[in-house]
Amino acid sequence: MLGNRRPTIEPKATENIDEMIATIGQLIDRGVAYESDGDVYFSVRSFESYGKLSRHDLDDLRTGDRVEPGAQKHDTLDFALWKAAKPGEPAWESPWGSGRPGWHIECSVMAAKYLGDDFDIHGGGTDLIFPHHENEIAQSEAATGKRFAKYWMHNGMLNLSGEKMSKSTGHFITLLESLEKWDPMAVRLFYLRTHYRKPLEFSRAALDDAESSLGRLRAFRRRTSGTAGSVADVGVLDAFRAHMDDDLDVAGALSVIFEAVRAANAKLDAGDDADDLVAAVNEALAVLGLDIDDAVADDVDVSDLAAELGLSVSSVDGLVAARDTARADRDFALADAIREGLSALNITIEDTADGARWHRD
RNA sequence: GGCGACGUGGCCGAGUGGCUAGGCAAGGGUCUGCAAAACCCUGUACGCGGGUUCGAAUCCCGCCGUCGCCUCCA
Repeated sequence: MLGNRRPTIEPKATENIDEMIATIGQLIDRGVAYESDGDVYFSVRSFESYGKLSRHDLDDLRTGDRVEPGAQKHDTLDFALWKAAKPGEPAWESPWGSGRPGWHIECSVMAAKYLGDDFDIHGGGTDLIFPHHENEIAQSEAATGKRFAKYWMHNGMLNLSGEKMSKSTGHFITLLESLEKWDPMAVRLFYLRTHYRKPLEFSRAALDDAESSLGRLRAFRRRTSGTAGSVADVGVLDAFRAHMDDDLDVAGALSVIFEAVRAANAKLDAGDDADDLVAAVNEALAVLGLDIDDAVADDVDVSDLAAELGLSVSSVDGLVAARDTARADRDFALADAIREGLSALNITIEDTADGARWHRD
């Protein structure tokens, strides 16, 4: 419904245990990891640039503040690559005995397997910068000797009425629920219009706002749907692309779209041709995955309304046509009755120079 | 306590040394039989206090607030 594409690959940790064991073995061979009583730990201080991503200084970290450090560690900063099995837990056989992989190793191993030792972009929430991403870098780069990810893109947290959405406190709304309440494309626009790195406040008012804003785009699409394909305005597209290339400034890119919409509307109002602007807007919206075409289904039952008005038509189009006739006859009482009746069925009529147009709200 | 991110007009949100995005809402106007849609106009904002500068929302210092992280959770 949101128009998101599926990932090409959705690897599972449990299907990559062998690769993880191999990588852990490699780290031990290189002397940056050690086995201790069935566990295997990564020696953080052996990795020179540790803390670079999260800008942490090792000596500032107050480890063990909240949890007693495990006795098997040589250094409290060290993190687990492999944990000895505990009774009742799923476990796999390894050179260090039965156990399970540590949290971070799965990401390093699967990323390397499917993307290569050195890839372009690694994403994730800001809450994962430390320690997870920091540890991924350490173990990956120590194992391969190559730079892990070229760019890190961390998205901000999603808040609900001032508090972080949290499953454990029941303080959250599911995506599915939001899609029931609002136009899916309005939900998409809501997420799109805030820069990915910033925290985002989920609120009824903000979603309503996005929905109104989307209405402007939908109305524009309705108005220009008959426009034949033509060459897109280069200035608009260049400006749009410049924002997208600037650390994915989607909000800025959206402003380019809205400016083009206003310019195109003004031209159309003046009776001028705006095909190039329309084409540019359409192309930009497609890039953002904003599908603003109205549902075409004309499945609204208008028989009761038609009977009430004494009209022998059976479709919305028929009623709209009857209204046009009434208006031509200056029978505004009937015309308005038709419009109000349709409005009660969530259908809005827009009169244009080329005749009336209607859409479902 | 430490580290980091964020704090922009009524609201939401880009930007980031001079040229005042965009959206929503509001008020006024044009158009319309009335509406809807559209267009035009109006509102001069950057948490607080210092400092640098001809000039700061934008740089520096110090605060305050919100959120995140500081676990062998994923």
